[in-house]
Amino acid sequence: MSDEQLRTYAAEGRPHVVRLAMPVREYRFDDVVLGKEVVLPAAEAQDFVIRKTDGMPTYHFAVVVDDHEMNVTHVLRGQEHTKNTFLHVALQEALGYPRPVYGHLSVIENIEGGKMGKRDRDKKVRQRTQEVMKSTKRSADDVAAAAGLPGPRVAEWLADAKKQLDLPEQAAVMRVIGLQASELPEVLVHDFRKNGYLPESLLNFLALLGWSPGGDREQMSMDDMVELFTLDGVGKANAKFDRTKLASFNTDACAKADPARLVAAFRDYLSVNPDSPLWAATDEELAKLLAMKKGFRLLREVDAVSRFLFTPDDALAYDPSAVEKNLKKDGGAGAAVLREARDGLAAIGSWSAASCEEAVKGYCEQKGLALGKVAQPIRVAVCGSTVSPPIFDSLEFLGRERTLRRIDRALSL
RNA sequence: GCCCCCAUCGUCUAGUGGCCCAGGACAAUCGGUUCUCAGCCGAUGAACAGGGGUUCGACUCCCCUUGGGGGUACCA
Repeated sequence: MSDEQLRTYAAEGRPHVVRLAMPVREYRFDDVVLGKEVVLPAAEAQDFVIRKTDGMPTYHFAVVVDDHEMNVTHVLRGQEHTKNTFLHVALQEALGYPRPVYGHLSVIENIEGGKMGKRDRDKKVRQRTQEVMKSTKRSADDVAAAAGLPGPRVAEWLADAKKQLDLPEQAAVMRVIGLQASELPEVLVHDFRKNGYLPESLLNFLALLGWSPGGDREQMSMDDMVELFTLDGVGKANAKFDRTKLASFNTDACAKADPARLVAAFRDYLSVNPDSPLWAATDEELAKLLAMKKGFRLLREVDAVSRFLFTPDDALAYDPSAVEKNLKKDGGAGAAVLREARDGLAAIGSWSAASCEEAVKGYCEQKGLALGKVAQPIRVAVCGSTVSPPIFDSLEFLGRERTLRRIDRALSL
């Protein structure tokens, strides 16, 4: 383009970009992760945009300037950036900047070996929808109608794995098929937080994807990792994100954490789960719940299994199948046991887990019953389900009055 | 299509020529413990992608094949 042409275009105010005139030659840099030099042949060196038509700098221009301004010495980033690094190197040379150390990390994939992302959540919703449709013999139109969505939209989504629902649509479908948000695969850090993972377990687990301190070492604190980290411990192969192993890390971390740390973590969990009735709990109560349910994997489990303690007695929901199996079956055998056990509990002098246990075990012995035969009816009466923290701890927490009120209510079902 | 990278149990990995008929962790299977769910304890099975070299000796070095991933933007 001639100078004259340039002046004319500028005078006309033509929209334009700014490119770096990249010197045509071979570029190379050392990659500390690959442990070798990466080369861009001269034939592939091309001018590239550094300022967009709208006047904004491109990412390439911005990172190079920003990293330099921030005195960044090491750039460790995903391998999708490997080619970009040549552009950044050229820019640094043009600007007279020193070159930082570069390393390109492998990618973390989902457990199926695909790209980990929000699509994974959509996929789970689709899978579950198809299962539910099959088992309840419902059509795509039925689901769409129940969710208040256009039939063709849902049908299209079900048929084409490339299509995704937007968030409100997803929520509507999940409501219809009874899928909880907590059942979706976590992707964002927020998802993990909301499901009750400790940040330290997530960090520890993540650090081990693509890096190893060597030997058999796995459990590490942040300080340990800072001390142990070396560039040559970084691997070159992609890693798959295995949530089961993460959950195991979390179980261990929670088991080892001191009570104050756990209470703080639980508070943080509750701060992103405002619908939980445990909001009303004091720190002392939270500490008790955590201790009762020790061995838990996620804080969400402690929440879920403790909610009955924070529900008004007359609002407690009873699981029909639990009631049937533990109270009504065999002509109300469970209910009969419950009635007698209730009298034993009512007669306790000083209410505590220990005294409740003594009373119930005494009754078992007297009747020649296994503890389970008595504990389960009590559990169902007091918790509404067959799953709860240890029953005597639960009774202590609930107190005599509420315990007896719930038993009476269950007996009247 | 073209360019680049990678390759040990199902998964994360240890292993840098003999210490390895390959170690740990999660998961799995089986058994034990317990008032439920968890958890915990014990045991078991499970891999060097395939083929060529190099070497006295290859999981470790080289080549090919296969498989996987990434890139090919006025997105970051």
